[in-house]
Amino acid sequence: MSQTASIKDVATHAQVAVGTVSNVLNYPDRVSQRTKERVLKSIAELGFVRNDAARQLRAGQSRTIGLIVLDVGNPFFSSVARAAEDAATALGSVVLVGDSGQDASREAHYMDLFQEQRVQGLLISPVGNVAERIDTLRERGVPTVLVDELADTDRCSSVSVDDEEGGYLAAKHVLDLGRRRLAFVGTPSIRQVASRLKGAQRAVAEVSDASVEVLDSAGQTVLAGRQVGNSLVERAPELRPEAVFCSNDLLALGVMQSLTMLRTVRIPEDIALIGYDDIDFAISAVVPLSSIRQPTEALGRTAIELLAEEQESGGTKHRSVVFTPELVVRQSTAGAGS
Amino acid sequence: MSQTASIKDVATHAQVAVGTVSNVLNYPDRVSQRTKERVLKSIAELGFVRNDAARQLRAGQSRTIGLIVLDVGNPFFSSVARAAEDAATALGSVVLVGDSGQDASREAHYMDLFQEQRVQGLLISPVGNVAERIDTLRERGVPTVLVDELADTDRCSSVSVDDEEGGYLAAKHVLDLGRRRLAFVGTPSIRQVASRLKGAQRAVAEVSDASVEVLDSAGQTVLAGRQVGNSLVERAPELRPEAVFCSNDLLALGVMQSLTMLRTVRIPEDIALIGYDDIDFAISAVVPLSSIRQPTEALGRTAIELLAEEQESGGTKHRSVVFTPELVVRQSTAGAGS
DNA sequence: CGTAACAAATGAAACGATTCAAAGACGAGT
DNA sequence: ACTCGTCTTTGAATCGTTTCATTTGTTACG
Repeated sequence: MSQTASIKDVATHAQVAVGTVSNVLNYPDRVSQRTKERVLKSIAELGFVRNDAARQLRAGQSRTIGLIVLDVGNPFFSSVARAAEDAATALGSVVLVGDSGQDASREAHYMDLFQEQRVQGLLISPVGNVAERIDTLRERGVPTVLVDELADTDRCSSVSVDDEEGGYLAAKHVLDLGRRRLAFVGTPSIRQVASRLKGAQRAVAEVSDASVEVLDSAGQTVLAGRQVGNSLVERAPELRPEAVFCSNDLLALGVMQSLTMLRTVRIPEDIALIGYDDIDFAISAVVPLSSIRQPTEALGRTAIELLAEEQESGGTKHRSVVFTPELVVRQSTAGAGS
Repeated sequence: MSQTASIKDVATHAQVAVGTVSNVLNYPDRVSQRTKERVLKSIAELGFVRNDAARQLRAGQSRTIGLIVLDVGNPFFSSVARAAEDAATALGSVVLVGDSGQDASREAHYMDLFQEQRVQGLLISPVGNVAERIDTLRERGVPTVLVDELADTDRCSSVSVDDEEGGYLAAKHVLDLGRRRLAFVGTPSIRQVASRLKGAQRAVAEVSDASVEVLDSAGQTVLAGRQVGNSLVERAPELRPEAVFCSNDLLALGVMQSLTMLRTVRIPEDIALIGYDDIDFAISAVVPLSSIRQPTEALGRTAIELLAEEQESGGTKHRSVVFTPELVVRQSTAGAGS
């Protein structure tokens, strides 16, 4: 069983020094044509493959970037992750994805792991209180970029979306349709959700006779949305809200399923429905779902860019980029009623 | 800016030899209580974190397992990946996930990368012809397990699901409901899809007056399903199939949306609909979708187990595990018509 | 012919952990 | 006092690469 050949084996086989083989791999211009060909031939014959561990050890740093997300199953995060991977690949780096599942201990586990791997930097959607941990990392030369969370700018960089503005846009839109009694569905204990609610309340406050009721859902899933939807259907028609704003699309789709299945409530005629995130599935729902689009692609790409800036500045300069969300109107909030 | 401390710094600080520090970390029993405490104190004070590259270099192998999937966005694969990660974590390993996106060159890229990382083993849902590549890896002591693909047992191990049986189950189910004119939706150029079709055709052949029409879809997505659905709606009612079997749930949901949106076709009364994979969304679709459940959790877990077996046997013994899929009946194929 | 200038190739040192043969410490038994 | 065995600790060697100060080779020019 032939084990993997080392650079030394290649050197012997090609009758050159190890440094020369290394140069062929890293600085081809420094090596003469003839020698290069001979070395490359030996590499092919022996099936030599670089040992990345040795390279990292010498370099003192890996070509790896750690990314910790709240839930890879959530299309929002998988989309951000994909964009970050692409941007990193262009820079010759690799992204390792860790899923904290909103659990602080899992989050800590991945931070330990990434630190042992000597990652170039860390992208993280924090769940626990990671401020101290990030300070430590920065002192050790590992820059961090917060993702989907606004950072204290003298601590680290961040990319996020203006959640309050998003909430405002959604509520304003249904208010503009003439709806007055709104309901907000979500779990405000999550920071992003709380901000969206705050924005919605601001929009409501601008209209004299409008109101918004908060329906705390048990999670952020389709199933949780269905439960809320069922509770709405059970209400007397006059007690139902005229518009429902859900803190994410999964919830909204759940609500939609409850409402449409029972056929007693029409969307958007009786209840206008709007979600958040604009996941791929929103456009192809039974009643195409209006939503607030977040620029996931830009989030992932910018996160990598900010990380590169941090590296260049030696972790001294920090910058926070806040994107503006965008209203996407579809059938679930179509004209009727204005 | 304090850089990361090495094991040597810890040794100096605790006034012991480097070997002793290493023993504290790896063989705590060999070290006396007093020394251990002193070393641990120094580790804490200096904030020492193991350098994994150095460890790997010495060990000659990483604690990493590579996993290459066709599409992480697909719930089937993300579920398998999650299960594999959990199983690997229990064994003290880490799973690196690469997304080939059904592209042979991306697949090759990840194989190169994982080889440089000296992964313990490789789990792969192959897209290109990787047989030779796998042979090379095996020779070099990197065992491979095929995922969702049956392997040649004297080459490597594999975990898969009996796709033909799944196709048979689905078709048999709708035939048992009394439906005779079936349609199969999918892209038979994909191996798994072709097998499912073959199974369906077998079931149809067992019933004298039954037939199955193949509708080649442009992809395996919700959108592709909608297109097929629209084409069905455009047909004269008497030319429509009585049952539609889609090669995955995304397609089925797309078809469902087309059919229900136009309200001219009722599910399941006019057309019974069944998908494949039983993704989380199937149960909460407008009309809850019947499907063929694949044991994703078991696939991921078993893949890791087989990899462990390969490692123990030094890559000599291979084993293929084939799971049996399971019919899940929901409203989209409910009783009517039998 | 001597030498300056440049290009190419060399090979030892370093990265940070683990391993392991050897040395040291200590008590028990004779 | 001496030997033996057990438990602890030591520190040099090792993994495979990159780096860089040197050496070697080649060409050009006075």
